Amino acid sequence: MSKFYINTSIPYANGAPHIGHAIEFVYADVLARFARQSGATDVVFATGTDEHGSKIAEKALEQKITPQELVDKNSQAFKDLLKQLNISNNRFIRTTDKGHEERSQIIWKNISKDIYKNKYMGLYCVGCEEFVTETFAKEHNYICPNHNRPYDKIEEENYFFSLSKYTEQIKEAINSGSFKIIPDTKKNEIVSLLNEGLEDISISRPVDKLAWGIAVPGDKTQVMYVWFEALMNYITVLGYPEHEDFKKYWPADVQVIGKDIIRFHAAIWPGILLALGLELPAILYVHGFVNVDGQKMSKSLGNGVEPHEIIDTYGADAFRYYLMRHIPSYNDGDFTWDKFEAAYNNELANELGNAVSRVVAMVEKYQDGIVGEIPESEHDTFQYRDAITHCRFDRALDEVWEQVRGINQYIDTEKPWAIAKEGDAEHLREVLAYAVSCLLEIAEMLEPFMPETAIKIQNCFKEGLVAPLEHSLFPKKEA
RNA sequence: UGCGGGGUAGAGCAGUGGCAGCUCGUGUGGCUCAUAACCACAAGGUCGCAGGUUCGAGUCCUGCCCCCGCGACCA
Repeated sequence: MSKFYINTSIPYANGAPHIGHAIEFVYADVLARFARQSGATDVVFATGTDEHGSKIAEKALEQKITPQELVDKNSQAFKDLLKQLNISNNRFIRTTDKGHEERSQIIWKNISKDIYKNKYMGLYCVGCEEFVTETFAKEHNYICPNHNRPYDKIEEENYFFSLSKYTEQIKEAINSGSFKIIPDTKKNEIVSLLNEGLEDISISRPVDKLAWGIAVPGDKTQVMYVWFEALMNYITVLGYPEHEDFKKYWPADVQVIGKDIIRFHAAIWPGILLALGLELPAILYVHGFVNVDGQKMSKSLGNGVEPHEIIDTYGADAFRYYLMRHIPSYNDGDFTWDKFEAAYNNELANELGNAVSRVVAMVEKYQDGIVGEIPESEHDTFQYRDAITHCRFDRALDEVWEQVRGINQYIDTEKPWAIAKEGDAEHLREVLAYAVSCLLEIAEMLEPFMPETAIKIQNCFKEGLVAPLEHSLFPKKEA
């Protein structure tokens, strides 16, 4: 029937995955699962790792291994995380894949009309081995604050991409909504950047300064700037230019990225696509950062929380739930163990888990486990669906929880235990069957967010019979 | 300094002109099917500050204060 193509950004493989990577995977997974549930039959959900560049070269040197060994190790760690989180991606691209390297060289050639060679003049500190901006240097009187020595003026020859000429087209695509940036606050940031006009960008490095990259076609002295080539993964993974998947799936329906890389995805990447004569993605969803204990995650602060620590204790679904409901979908959020445990105990164990278990218990106790005919649920799910369409995952779950609470209220109002005492079996059956239908509807809405939980709930009430849970859905943990 | 975002109950947030709301936490009451869970009610806010527009302002305008991003050839 219909196709759906979604990407996450591809994490830079210079270290281990953290919560920030986890949330991005889950965002995309919710959208992919929701698309499948809504009737998309052909879904490509791609993620991967970005593996070239100076940071990786340096890190490898530090650890006395080759860059390839380093990225092999780190890329695997991201694959492991995807599995732990139950992410339903069906592609995983590495920028060191041969296919990607060859295809990005084809892309380079195909946009060569917009590529020119130019001298780059920069202020360089030998101590830092780094270029600094004019403004930064000026602030420090042209003396490196780290090494207390004057910056050298260094001239380097690079290739440049004529990004500036695409400013208007990109602006037009954003303003017309054909390239939609969610949320609006992020869209506004980009529009104001575009209003100032984009500058051409350097897209290569001399190979004698940095060898760990993809060769520029026809010039052995240069490799592609890592970002330039990494962005191309979104079409090389589909087999640009000749593969039928590319023709079928491009443009992307959604690209999911973090707020730190918005410029690359809302300015440079559209520029590349326009130069190639390709359509822009339909939606760019920009999520915020996950802080830990109110502070930016940082190794030096030692406040990092490893995703697997959470998953090992509480399961993937609980973690997915926390990320999707308690990290604001349009903003930065905070992970703390206190908040996570509160959400787990109150919302998952007490409200949802207990709702399932009290319904199961009553059907067993009063009706020998027989539910009978289950009515169609008639709740209006428009708000829920609308929220997901707009990437308001937090609100979508609020909607689901309205119904979870609704069940608990319904049970308290109807008092099935009292009906049982009165002996009105048919009325009792209707009340419990209705509660079951609500739970099944909740399970369906939960599927994109908590796939395992959804299945567990559905398995309880298959075929009009109750299949008792071996364990509680969310066993309560002592704090 | 330039651009952008934000400052609403103890905490986290919603609310773009019409009696200040939600969740958690707190207190009181109810229920007993259930994971000591669930349900109801209540307390708690001079909506950053100062002016202005308006019959009426978290909501619009002006000025100011504070916090956070971006303005990097670090991905």
